[in-house]
Amino acid sequence: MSLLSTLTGIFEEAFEEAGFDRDYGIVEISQRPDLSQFQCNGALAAAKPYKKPPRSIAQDVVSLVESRPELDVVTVEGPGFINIVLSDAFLGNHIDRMIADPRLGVPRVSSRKVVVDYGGPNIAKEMHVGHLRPAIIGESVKRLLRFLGHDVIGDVHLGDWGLPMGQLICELEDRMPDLLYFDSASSGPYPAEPPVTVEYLQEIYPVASRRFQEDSRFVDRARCAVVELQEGRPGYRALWQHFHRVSVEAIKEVYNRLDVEFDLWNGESTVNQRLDPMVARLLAGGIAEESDGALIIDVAELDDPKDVPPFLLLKSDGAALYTTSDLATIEDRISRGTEVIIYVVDVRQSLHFEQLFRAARRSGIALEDVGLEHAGNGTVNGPDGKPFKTREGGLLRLRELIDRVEERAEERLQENDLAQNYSDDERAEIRRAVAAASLKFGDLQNHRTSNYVFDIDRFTAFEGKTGPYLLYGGPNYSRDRALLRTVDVDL
RNA sequence: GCCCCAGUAGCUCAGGGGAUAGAGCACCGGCCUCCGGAGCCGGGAGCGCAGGUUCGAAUCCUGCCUGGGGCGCCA
Repeated sequence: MSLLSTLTGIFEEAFEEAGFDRDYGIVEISQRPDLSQFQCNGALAAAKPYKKPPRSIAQDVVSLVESRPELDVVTVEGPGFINIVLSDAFLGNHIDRMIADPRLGVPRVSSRKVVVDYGGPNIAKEMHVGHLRPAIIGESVKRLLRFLGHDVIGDVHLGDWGLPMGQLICELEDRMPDLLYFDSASSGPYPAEPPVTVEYLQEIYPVASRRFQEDSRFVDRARCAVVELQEGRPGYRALWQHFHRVSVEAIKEVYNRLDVEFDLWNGESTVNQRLDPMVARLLAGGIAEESDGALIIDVAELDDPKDVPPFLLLKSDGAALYTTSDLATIEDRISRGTEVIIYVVDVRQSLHFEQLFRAARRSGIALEDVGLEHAGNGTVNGPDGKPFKTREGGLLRLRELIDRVEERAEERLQENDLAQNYSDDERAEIRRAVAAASLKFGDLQNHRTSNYVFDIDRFTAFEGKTGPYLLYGGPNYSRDRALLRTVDVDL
């Protein structure tokens, strides 16, 4: 039980006993630490509905609580503020209990089964700055919910399906036509070793998507390849497995540098088998309808203050979209007992999630007792205030960003003459930890939904409100440990 | 055109009905002959504009200005 909830309980009772609604008993941390530790402003709010002077209400409440052992001084001040100072005995007791509790007094809530979806990297594509905030925020949300006692699964949810996969297959076929994977007569077995590195995939990916823009024959081939992949053509499946494996390895490497871990490495491909039956059912149930050749779900509500465009379920060429897979993913997660799904995804996609959630409700895929939430995040911006771009105009690669922060962390360590007498391995780990702390603290310091300017010098500073300072001096973590070491005390 | 988010100190940001609007950085002035100073104490300076609601507005409402973002076959 926290101090605030204990105190609020006391004042709720008092308000009720004095003849007022108990909701006026909310106690908060004092805004005037020179006057008190806590305060309750309920008397001011109650004055109007009860047509009584606020000071008199406050006085009534105070007279009911002032003899409580938890409280030392309770006074009415100003227009009707109730100022509260705790008794030393109560405060000391409370602190003793916190210290004795490995959870520091944080209560465990009733557990719900939660999926946090906070990854979103694409196969064969380099991760970029856009993946930073979801990773940091999502990981934090996951750990917090877990600490509170929920049953939480972190799902990276890869972009590992759809047209880009067809593009890649065809591009590779043109480059390496002799590979067994492209022999339509073959059904394996195929080599265990991947025919390409992730670097090679990342190189040909943009080439393939450019060709897709320009060459209609390539478009047809890519579409055809996707269909065959979905239908399970052995060579393509084997090739896709390789793409998947080498990509996941590279992606994990980046997340590891940030201490971000996923329980599930699912993706769009995970729900591949659910797509057709789901669409058929939605069509049969009259939920989905045709519009301009495409399949949509009307998600507008009568009392909508704004236009909510329909949820596009299938393109006019009949192909599935990210929307299809997102909806099927909700179905899949719920079928596994998920009670809450939290998406930590760029806030710019909020309309998509609004539509998605409505479609899920309307179709009965998610009933009201399932929580669906888009915890949208803002963007990481460059010095110009716009989403971080490289000189070439592309988004800055995430590994490059982390590299830069680690380099800066190394400089900081040298500037401050720190960690000099460690082995190379330990030093590298210190550098990594300092860099990760810089990035995470710099990010989490900002509101989740607002954009922020990435300032490497500020984030890596060893003084001020920064990650490195938190590691060292904030709650004096490593410094305290060093001190205790010198006096030979075990932690 | 419609919708969403933001505009607070020189800078980056908190605070989202209550008392004197906070932090970090930067700037100025102090503090150590035991601890890791990556520190501590103090100082100046601010709520985009105009109305409204309220005993009380940075906070709620309306309008406007400025910036960013979004608006069915991309994710």
